[in-house]
Amino acid sequence: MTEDTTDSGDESLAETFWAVASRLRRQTRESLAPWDVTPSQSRALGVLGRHGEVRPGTLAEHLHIAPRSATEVVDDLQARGLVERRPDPADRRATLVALTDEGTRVSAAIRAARRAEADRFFGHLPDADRAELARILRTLRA
Amino acid sequence: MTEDTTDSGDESLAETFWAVASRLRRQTRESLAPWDVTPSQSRALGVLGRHGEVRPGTLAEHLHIAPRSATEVVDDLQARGLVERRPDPADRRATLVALTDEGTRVSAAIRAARRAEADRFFGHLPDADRAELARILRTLRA
DNA sequence: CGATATGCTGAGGTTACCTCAACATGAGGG
DNA sequence: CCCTCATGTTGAGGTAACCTCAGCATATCG
Repeated sequence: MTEDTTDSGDESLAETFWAVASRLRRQTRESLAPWDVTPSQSRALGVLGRHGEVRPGTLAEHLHIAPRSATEVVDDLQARGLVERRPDPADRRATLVALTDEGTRVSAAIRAARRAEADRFFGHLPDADRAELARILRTLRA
Repeated sequence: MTEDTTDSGDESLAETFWAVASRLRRQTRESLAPWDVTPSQSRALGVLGRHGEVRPGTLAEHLHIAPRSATEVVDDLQARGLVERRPDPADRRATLVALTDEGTRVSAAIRAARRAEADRFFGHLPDADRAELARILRTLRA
């Protein structure tokens, strides 16, 4: 009881949205548990899986975070043996971050888990609803 | 370029969802700026505005956070003079948290700003789409 | 009345970010 | 060739918003 019944009208759309977001976030976190990586690490693994070796600065751009913060994520992944740093042959100031063999495996596994998780989450919806949702969200993303 | 174009299919729904979420979060933060309160403080002010004086523990329930964390939010709001603590006459272990006069003003102002902001965000959608979105999100909230 | 439960908060930790400044290297102009 | 300025990364230190665990005061109940 004392359900957060919100008030009314316009506010509730935003609230419903955030309720869904928090459910999705929780589920994502759970689906990541088997690999013991944080969400932010998994995002970085995703970028590395898609782009191959990149410089920390580039990684930061893809993740929409400051370069310094990318350094941090890379530190963590390196400590877990999932990525390695090597000098960039093209620019001696720079470093390249690349997946290790294990990093590649984990990255692929997470990618698959993520997809399964999205199916579980959105898959309950009828096809038409899923399409509608996608369409409406795309207009809001602008 | 090198737009985060994601991959494809199922994943993109979740990604689109998060893109929308981040836009909404940013806009919310901006709309809060005039009062110099953090998002979590504004959520607490919202609960206090709706419920009148409550104990920290109750506040924590409404915010879905640990009781200890509610203490912290209350500390911050108190430091800004927006709430005050008084002893709960019904239980001498407990404290009641209540809006000050200024807290009441700020809470109301934020509530109004929030509504305006939701209008700005979701208001672009045709009525039918807004209804569809609400309906679909409600089924996902389960 | 004593055991146990409840309410709050101090101490200290975590995650995921941030800025600012230092340091090395690259690149262009004179 | 050297000097200046830009660029890439990282150390140092900070913030918000959470968390758990332990301690203390008070309540409740057998």
